[in-house]
Amino acid sequence: MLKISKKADYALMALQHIASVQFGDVTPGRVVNTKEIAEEYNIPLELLAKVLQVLSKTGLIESHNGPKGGYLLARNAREITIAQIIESIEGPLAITDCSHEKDGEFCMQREHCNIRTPLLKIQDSIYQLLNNMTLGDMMGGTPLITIQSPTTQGVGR
Amino acid sequence: MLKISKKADYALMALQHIASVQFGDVTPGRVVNTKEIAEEYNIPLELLAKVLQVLSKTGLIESHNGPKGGYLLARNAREITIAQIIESIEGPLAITDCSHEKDGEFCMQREHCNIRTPLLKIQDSIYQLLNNMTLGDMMGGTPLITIQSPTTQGVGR
DNA sequence: TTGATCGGAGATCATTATAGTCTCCGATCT
DNA sequence: AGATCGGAGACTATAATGATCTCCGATCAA
Repeated sequence: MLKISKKADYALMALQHIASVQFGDVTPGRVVNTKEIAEEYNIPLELLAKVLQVLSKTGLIESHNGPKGGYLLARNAREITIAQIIESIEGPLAITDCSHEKDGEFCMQREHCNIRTPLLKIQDSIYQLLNNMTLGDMMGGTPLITIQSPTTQGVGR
Repeated sequence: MLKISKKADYALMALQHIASVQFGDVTPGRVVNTKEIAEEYNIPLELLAKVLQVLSKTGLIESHNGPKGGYLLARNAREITIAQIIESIEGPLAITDCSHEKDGEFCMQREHCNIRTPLLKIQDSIYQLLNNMTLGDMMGGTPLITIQSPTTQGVGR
């Protein structure tokens, strides 16, 4: 149902956290390690580790080894788009299988397929949507995140 | 990876086919049976049958029993949106698990979740996208999707 | 009125994708 | 030297999906 994977969710949480630590926090510039994030958001440590490793390989964050090691954003939060984050984890955005067909693969419906073109256009629109929103947008600037005031109804709205 | 299920794909193909038969075809007004669609697009007959049954229950198409039976669009192709079709098959659009949380379910990250709000906005944008395109748009060679103006700030519109 | 043709519905199986775990390694700081 | 970090691979479990099978009731036409 057009769902984003948990891994991608975790990636978004982690990057948001790293970004918020790196700027406007108590100790700006500090590196963030996996354990800290995992505990803060109740994410399985080893799974989160995998996710961060991928983000590092993709070049969204920088890793630092050894004690006091951890991760840093590789570039400004406004230059990291949601599309980049999701695609780092899940691979190229593809709402349908035939989106990025390689030679050899073949869709049984391809011959008389009547929906390929419109679907590709939808996909492109979704991509633009995700690529126009940045990690920066997700954070402080706009009132995207409603800080939990004590009076706020429910747990996390 | 934000993928649409095969069932939803089949639903789109089938509806497009039914619509194209119902209008501007050789025999307008004719009902279309499952077998015809399955053969035309190489879709497993019984799976397609399931899909069409769901579409019928959802009210997107009308079914007619017996010999010479089959399906008809329940309303004009311009009044059937892609969102309606996909949601008929896959249930409510939810890019993340906590989108439509019922009481009892609970997300481990919910307490300190920092991405819920922006994700819900993205989801809403995608929904609007899918709900603004109709089956009618998918047919004619007409311009399918009005690309969102680049000036619209990522989230929200 | 009977039988072939259609959709309706349920259970079932296979396959794949996802989520999560375990173990070992190498780097680095103190 | 040793504790703390990330890097990497194999591995398991579970859920979602795709697909199949079987039986039923409705309906039309011969």
